[in-house]
Amino acid sequence: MAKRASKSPSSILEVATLAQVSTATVSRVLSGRRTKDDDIARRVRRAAADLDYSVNYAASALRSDVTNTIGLVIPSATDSFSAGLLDELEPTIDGGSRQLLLGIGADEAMQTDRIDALCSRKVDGLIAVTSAGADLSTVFDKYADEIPIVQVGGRQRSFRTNMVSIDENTAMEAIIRHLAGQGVRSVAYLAGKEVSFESAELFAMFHTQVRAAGLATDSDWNRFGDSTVQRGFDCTIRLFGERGHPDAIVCADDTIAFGVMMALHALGMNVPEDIKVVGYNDSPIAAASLPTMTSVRPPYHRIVEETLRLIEAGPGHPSHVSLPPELIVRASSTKR
Amino acid sequence: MAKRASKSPSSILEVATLAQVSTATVSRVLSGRRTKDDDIARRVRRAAADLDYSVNYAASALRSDVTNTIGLVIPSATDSFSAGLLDELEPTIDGGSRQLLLGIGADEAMQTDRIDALCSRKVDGLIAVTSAGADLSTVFDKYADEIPIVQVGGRQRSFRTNMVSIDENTAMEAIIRHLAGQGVRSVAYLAGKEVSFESAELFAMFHTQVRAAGLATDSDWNRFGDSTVQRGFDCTIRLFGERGHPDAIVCADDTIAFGVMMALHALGMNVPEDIKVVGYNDSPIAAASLPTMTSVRPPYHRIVEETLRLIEAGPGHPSHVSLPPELIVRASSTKR
DNA sequence: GTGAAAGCGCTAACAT
DNA sequence: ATGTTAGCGCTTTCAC
Repeated sequence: MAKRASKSPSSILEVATLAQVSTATVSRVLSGRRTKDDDIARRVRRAAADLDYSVNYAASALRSDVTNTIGLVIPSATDSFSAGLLDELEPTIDGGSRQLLLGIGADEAMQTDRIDALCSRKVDGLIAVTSAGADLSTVFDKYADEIPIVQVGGRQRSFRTNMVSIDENTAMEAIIRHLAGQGVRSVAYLAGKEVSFESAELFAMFHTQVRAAGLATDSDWNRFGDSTVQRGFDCTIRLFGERGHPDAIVCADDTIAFGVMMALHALGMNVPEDIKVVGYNDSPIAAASLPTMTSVRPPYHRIVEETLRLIEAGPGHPSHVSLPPELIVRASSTKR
Repeated sequence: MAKRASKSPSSILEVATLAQVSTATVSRVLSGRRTKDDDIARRVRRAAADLDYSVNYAASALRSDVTNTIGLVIPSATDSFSAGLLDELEPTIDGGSRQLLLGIGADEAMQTDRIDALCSRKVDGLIAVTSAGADLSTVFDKYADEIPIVQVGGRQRSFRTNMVSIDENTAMEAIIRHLAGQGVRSVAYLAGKEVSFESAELFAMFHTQVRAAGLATDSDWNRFGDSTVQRGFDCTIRLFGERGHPDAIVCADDTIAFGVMMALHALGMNVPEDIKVVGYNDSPIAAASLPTMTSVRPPYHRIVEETLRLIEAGPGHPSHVSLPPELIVRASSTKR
């Protein structure tokens, strides 16, 4: 590349000259490492503003080993959780002078690759949303005592990194309690993928909460499967071919719930009058469905808050934070 | 922050020592600025691999003014176009040694702020998806001759920057031609927001294409409005209270088309047998609806290709590329 | 084609 | 508290 075409940006030396102080003082004032707000400080700030000065991050990073960047790795931008997190995270990070470096990796190999790339850039902190089934403990451990790492959601694999996750148990409790409050007596659960540990765990929580609330369920109603519209549709059609049916269907994902609602419509059942439906993840289709769908929303704001707190804390003090999600009550589960 | 806890990463000097050459040669070999692949080159690469060496980007950037980063500004990660672009862009950029710096700004002020931040980081190129109604020409012009800037989609405001956009006319032509091929004789159009220039333009294209294909339409059928499910639903209900109805409904957005399909279902009409429906944007709901929805998909791959090509070209040669989108034909518009 | 050496802009260490 | 100075790791002249 040719040298910057127009005027090169002003350097700290020019600011120092204009403010009649040393470059060290300018650095100290502008980075807030100097306490007082006296005449000198004002002169420096004034000069910096006049010259439209902004630090050269490359030089700053080279000297101080602080890059003012945070790395984020996600499985895909179209993943609704990652997108929600991103929208909440970016403004919070960028409020200061930090910037977000993004890496996208659909599987374990790609995610590992991206984490290597981000760490070789010496990001000040790394946030990772692991893709389904990926085990990043090896690469996490590799950098764990150099930079703070926070895994958001998923299953914890490395015990040398921080973890911010969603308290699914509280979510399930909120769902069941809400349904009981709406007069529901019996409830079915359409779980996620059979092989997944998380699905099994959620399924167990469902049973616990149903029992605790004094509701009924039936093992024939509850099935594992893919998180697709088709699967929700098929399961529902099958459900209504059997002897009895529940007052409510709880689904492990909004897409399943969506298929459920389409099937109920086809069967001539009204939601929520005849049967109530609850989804999970609060994806865009939850608000776009007809009727609008009750769903569980990850507490993005608190997730970001905790994640950044753990990054400030620096490497070496791994801790685990579990946050209760928010139940977004909409038309599909409300008695009228 | 304390000095790196563990072993500090190896420097170019160590590589040079091990390979028994000067640091200059190492730099040249590793950056590909040296032609031959002789013994020296091999020795250097070998030494670099052995020491697990990777360049210090801060030092490299400080010296050469090349940061190996690309800045991207989008209105929101939950915007389906931005997410689709991101998923296609990241692997392409990251294939080399470049990294993606992301900025999110919902409105003109925020986007301007993010662009300033990215440019003060001296990104090697800037890609922007402007939020609806935002005019970024001022900030674009400010940096236009320092770094290459590419605006993706939206309305062109600055004539000093590159533009990669979607050829909506071709899209409309493809839709109408497809419908005509499915035996459709008359067609309605549910347009986007009334105030928008883009909506008006698309509406005009619709009329042109309908006429060219020898199809019929009716001014009472065609309405402007919000891109929401409710709006599609309401417009459809109203449509069928009138004297005649079309064989097909084309919508300016998938969410509108979705509402249309729900209304048709409620009216006892079958899609696609009785009436065909086409959406726009190929958002997740298009593939998730029942029947699956024919929609228009932005050509992400080509968009990224052209965008990066324009960035390689450097600043100062603004050009405009218009790319034909892809019509994704699904069940909602296919005769059976 | 290769090596020696300068220096990018900044901050940390040290001296005052 | 402020100034002086060295040097972070790299790329790029410049000389050979």
